[in-house]
Amino acid sequence: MKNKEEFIEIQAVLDAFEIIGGKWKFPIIYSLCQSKKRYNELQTDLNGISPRSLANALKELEMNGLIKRDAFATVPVTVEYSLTKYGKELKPVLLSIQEWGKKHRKKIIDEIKNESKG
Amino acid sequence: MKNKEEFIEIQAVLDAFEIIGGKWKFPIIYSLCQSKKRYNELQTDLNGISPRSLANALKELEMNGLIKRDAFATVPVTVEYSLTKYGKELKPVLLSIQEWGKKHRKKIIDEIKNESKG
DNA sequence: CCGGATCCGCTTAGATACTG
DNA sequence: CAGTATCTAAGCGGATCCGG
Repeated sequence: MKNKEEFIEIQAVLDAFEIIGGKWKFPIIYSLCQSKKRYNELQTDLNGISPRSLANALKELEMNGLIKRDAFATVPVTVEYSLTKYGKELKPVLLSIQEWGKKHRKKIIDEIKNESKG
Repeated sequence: MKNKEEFIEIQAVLDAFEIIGGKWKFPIIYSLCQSKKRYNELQTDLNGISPRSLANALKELEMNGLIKRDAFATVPVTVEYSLTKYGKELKPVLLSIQEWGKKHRKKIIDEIKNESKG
C-alpha cells in the first residue's frame, strides 16, 4: 500500500463486500432490480438457492437497508421483497457485472468452439 | 422468472460470480488494478487476508486467465502478480463497486453522527 | 398452500505454525 | 519471500417441519 488515499479506496471495496459479499446477495439484488418479487419467485430466479440461504441473505440485506420486506395478511400469506432507494443505488454496479458476465460467457463459448475445431 | 432473456441476464451475473465471487477476488483485482504487486504487498494491501486464502484466490484467478504470475529466480524468489488484458476488463466493475463503497461509508458515518447528536 | 425455521452433513474460509 | 499443512470455524445446500 502506498499511501492513505489508496488505503481508503481499497477499504471502500472491502466495506462494500461486508454488505454485498456472499454468494447470493448480488444475484438477489439483480433479480429485484427488475421488479419486486415474492419469496418463491426469488427462489426460482436464483435457480436452486436453498431456502435457508435465501432467508439469510434477505435478512441481512434488509438489515442493511438495501431491500424492503412487505407482508400481507392474505391466505396464504403474501410476502413481497423490493429494493429500497438505497438498494437501487447498486444498479450501476449490477449492470457492469452483468455486462462482464456476458462477455465472459462469450469468451468461454469461443474457447470451446476453437477446441473442437482443433 | 418471466422469459428466456431474463434468464440469460441473471445467468450472466451467476456466471460472473463463479469467477469473481468469494470474499477476496474483487479486492485482489482492485489492488492489482493500480500496479503489479508481489505476494507480500497483496497481503498487506488486503489487510489481514490469510496466506492460504490469498494463495487460493490467486490460483483461481490465474486459472481463469484474469491475472498473471511471474516468478524470478532471485534469492530469495521474487513473484509478481499482475492483471492480464482480460482481467483489466473488470476495471469498470471495480470502479463502480468502489464508488458505491465510498457512498456507503459516508452513509454509515452520517448515521453514527446523527445517533450521537440524539 | 406460502414463507420461512431447524437439523444435519459437506464444502469453503480463516488462524497459526512451519518450510523450500 | 512465497507459499503449504493442519486444525478449526463459518457458510451453504437438502430435507423436513411449523405457523398462519
